[in-house]
Amino acid sequence: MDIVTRFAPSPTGYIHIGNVRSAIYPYLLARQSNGKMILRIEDTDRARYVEGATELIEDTLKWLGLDWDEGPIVGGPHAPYFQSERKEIYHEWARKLINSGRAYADPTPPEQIEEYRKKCNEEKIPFLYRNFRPENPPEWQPGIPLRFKAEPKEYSWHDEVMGDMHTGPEVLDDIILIKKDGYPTYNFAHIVDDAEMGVTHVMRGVEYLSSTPNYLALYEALGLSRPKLVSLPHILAPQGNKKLGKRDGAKSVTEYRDDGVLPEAMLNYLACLGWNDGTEQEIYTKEELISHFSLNRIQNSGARYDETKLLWVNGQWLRRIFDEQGARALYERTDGFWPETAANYDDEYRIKVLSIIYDRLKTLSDLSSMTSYFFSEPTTDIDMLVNNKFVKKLSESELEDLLKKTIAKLTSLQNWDANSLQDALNELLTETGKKPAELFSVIRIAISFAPFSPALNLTMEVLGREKTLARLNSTARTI
RNA sequence: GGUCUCGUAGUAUAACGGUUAGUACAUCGGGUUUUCAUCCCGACAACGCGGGUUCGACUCCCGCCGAGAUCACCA
Repeated sequence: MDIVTRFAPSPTGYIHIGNVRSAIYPYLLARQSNGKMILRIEDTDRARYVEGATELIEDTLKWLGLDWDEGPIVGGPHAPYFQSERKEIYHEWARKLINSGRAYADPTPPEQIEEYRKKCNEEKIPFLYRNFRPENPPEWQPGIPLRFKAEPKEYSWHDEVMGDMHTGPEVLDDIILIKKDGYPTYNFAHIVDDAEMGVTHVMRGVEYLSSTPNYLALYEALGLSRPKLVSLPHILAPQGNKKLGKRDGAKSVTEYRDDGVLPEAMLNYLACLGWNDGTEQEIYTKEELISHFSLNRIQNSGARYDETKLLWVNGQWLRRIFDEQGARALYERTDGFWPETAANYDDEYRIKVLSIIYDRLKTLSDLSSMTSYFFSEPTTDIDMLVNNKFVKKLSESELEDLLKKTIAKLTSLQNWDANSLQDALNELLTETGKKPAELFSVIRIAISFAPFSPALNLTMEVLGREKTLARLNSTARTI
């Protein structure tokens, strides 16, 4: 049997890190078996519908590299993939249930239902709608909700993550199938769609675990075989024990993209939050995730979201891309992250800058603040120089002397390359008798006026003879 | 309240009857000719509690405690 999975979000806003995992796992499972991944938009709640949310969802999935075989944009044999366009299909299935006596139109006004509920609460008995079924339900017609007629019985099933499950009859109730506006509820629509689309593995958050018996009853009444059920534990907010949601400030996935997180890192981190392959590997490519993934190693308790670790994974990926695919490959990811003044320089120069700074980056957005002095003249800040903890030890005349000697040495330097520069620096060290910390700090700050920078010789090499000397001279004059 | 789920260091996890309870992030300390970072080395730090079963339990069973989910014409 070929595996068919789906990601079925509601277009109610952006996808945040608390809920992408229910797209990642189905994707991995489908890809590792040459199966299919379906994207289905569950937009039956017109009140919560948000304009543009579908595009946001598609955008997020594409960025993460999670492509789908059927769904919006790509189409497929089970189109349409928007539930709002599948009304007729749900109604057809609903009529089957009516005909078999397993669904009834319910004209009971909401206030009445509320009263039943209140009464049960007061009497401290569980509220089950099936105890309040209307006596002579009318024929089903637009404007009247359609309810399932539940049969109280026990259910047992296997959840691929949670294990063997069992519930008593008290959890089965007459759930709404079709709302009065004619649209189906999630409870009904997803069952019909999954069946029509041939979904073999239903993967979703654990919050659906409690309603599973009702779904099982529906499969039964519709004569459908059960798909494999996979409950995914929640991702927890950094504080507290609640699942991570927008209220906890859960950022959208694409916000991380804009903050300079690589999709590889995001996918890697999220996939490994609540899943591991049993080895001690931390960094996985998408291909590795696909081949190593397995349902039975999904954790069955919630996992806390830890942005620090995400950033660490991102750092690993930044270096990995540079080291394995080359400077150019990493450079191609840096669009939009450079300081504005970098626009005046060519790719070649920017690649050089990237090559000496990349291992200091946590995210690509660090690029902007960490490289500005390569693209524009830094503001001369003598205080920064003299207050430096190493430079502080030098007298004013020593400082002046060091700068002069450095300028003289570098001016006479024949080849302006990293090795020659390092040799020159070493010579200066022995000639002046200063400690590296003292001499190098002076030079480093004089040419960058930045809190930190790459190795001195590399910085000077990239900056070039002209600029390096100009900055040294300018600093020397200002003292 | 009913039903269901979960419980190893601060965090994510490994170990599935026998280990000094492993790894990673974080934290702290040290090393690599400046800084920041990388990289390397080291330290701190955990089986929720109580009963069983067993020669032996983080691992199996029971109870308790703690945490969460769900009880919508939302998904």
